[in-house]
Amino acid sequence: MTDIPGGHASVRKLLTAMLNELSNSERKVARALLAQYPTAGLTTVVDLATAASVSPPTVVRFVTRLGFSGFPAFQRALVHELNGELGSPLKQYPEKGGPSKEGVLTETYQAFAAMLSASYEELPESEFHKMTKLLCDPGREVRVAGGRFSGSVSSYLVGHLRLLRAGVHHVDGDDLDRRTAIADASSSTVLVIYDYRRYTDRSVVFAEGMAARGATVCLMTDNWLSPIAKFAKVVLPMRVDSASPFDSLVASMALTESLVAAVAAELGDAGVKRLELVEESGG
Amino acid sequence: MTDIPGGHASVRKLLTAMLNELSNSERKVARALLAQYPTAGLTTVVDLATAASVSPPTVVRFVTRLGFSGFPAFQRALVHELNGELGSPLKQYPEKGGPSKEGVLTETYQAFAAMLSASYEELPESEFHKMTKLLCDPGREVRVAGGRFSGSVSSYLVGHLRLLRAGVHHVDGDDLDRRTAIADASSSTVLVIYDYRRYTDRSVVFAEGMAARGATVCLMTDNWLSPIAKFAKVVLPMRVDSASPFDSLVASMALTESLVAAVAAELGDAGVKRLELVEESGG
DNA sequence: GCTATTCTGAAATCTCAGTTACACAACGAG
DNA sequence: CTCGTTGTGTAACTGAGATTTCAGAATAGC
Repeated sequence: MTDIPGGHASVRKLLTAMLNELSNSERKVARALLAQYPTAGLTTVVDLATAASVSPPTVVRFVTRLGFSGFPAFQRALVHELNGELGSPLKQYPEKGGPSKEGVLTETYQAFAAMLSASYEELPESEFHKMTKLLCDPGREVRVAGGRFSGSVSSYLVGHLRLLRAGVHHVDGDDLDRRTAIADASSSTVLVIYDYRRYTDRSVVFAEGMAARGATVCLMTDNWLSPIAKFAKVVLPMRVDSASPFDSLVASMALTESLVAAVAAELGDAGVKRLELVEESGG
Repeated sequence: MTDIPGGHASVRKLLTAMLNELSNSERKVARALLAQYPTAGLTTVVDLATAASVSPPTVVRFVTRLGFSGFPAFQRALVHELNGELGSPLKQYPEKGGPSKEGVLTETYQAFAAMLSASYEELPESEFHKMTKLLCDPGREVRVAGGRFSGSVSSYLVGHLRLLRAGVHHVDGDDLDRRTAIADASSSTVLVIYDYRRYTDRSVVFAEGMAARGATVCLMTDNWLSPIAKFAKVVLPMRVDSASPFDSLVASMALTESLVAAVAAELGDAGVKRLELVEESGG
């Protein structure tokens, strides 16, 4: 089989590699192909052209530019590749352990992978479960707060939790907001607070205030532990080391999603029911 | 598509079910097909006939006996089926022998690791660089927008970018906000829009409006590509498959941080200087 | 702002894959 | 042994789909 030009093992790789050497319309074809890979390329030229919103000749030019003698040859390459991949279904991921080229992308990816691995490794599972239980308790009010950057993650948590249960609110950075939150808190309140270095006094003061009112404080923080850990009931540390000048909240984001998944699983039907209710009333 | 007869979801099942109702030569075809499923059926009638050591008409008679209107219809069914199986790559993992009562934590962690690896593997590096260049251009105004959930990530991007360069603003979901953003847009505007399934019309309309004003549209989306891809200059797809009922934005978050890292590296001293300036004036 | 180059799609063309028709071969029944 | 039925391949046909051509559109360069 000399169908595959340049000895490339993967058409997908070939696609991404040549993406910037293609014309605009040809790039559209590449994207359409990558969006539904590889099935989009297994039908006809017309179908692929339609999916990419271009004309059939563009598709033909596209495959020839990739180095194939024509569309049929291109299809044979796809099928050939499919043969290899389907043979070992799990091969797709562990392959070479990720991207291969140098650059920011690779660097950051590797940092993320290592960070995630280490974070989950070190995470005390018992704490995670405690937190899940707290978030699932319908008798408790949940308040969530974050800092300048971690606020994005905390609001993300709220966005999901609200769909699964009642009584979830975000406490913004606003001073008045925070003071009213403290005033409204009681022993049935759960505070989830995201605090990563550099730790801000404001967050500490706020958490302290909530704890003083009897609230159960759950802390999402980094390895070095925010001072809030002193009076937190649950502490979930994640790594934030990064290749860039900024700390990374990818692990925090991941843990947040893990929490949501755990809550969803724990609530089961009840959660699903509420979710459907919210969705359909929204239109 | 009414290509699949009898409501069978799987052609493979159909094959094994009808094996003994076929003639000798037809059974050969079925065997050849099962031996290399489904790729043997994705080429041509002649190829399949050759592989099965029968004549082309026998292959045609074979597929019609299965209930298909012809060979093309049969192929469409195969492709359709392939779409479903390959569509959710993470579905393959839960079958990892034994009950997956392993725990939510490890389950989600594995999903994240796989998702990240695949996402970065598939990411076109050239697109990433194009986007970096755009974000580093001091002559351009940057606008960032997101959806209900992705809004958290988009605001996260803004939080970082603002520290590195001027002219970066978030466009909220508010209608008036978006309309003014469109009015203010020009050919020197860069729009970074986060749009993950399920894609909202509002985001498409907004992006379209910005594009019409000459803005350069950069799209952060999932594998299935938001319709915005049609008129986007740069498209960065990331996987969103998750173990929970919700899609995951961990990969999106990671890519966002990669972008920030790339921009920081590209800007170099200029970025650092601005960063220090912002920090110290803040107190 | 103009020219040169590249890009792109509509229409015409041509090739070949899928299909059909028919004749021969195999097998079983009487 | 002969007839009828079923299965199978050869060869001719048909139409769908891949390809080529060419003119208009977009883009880059000066």
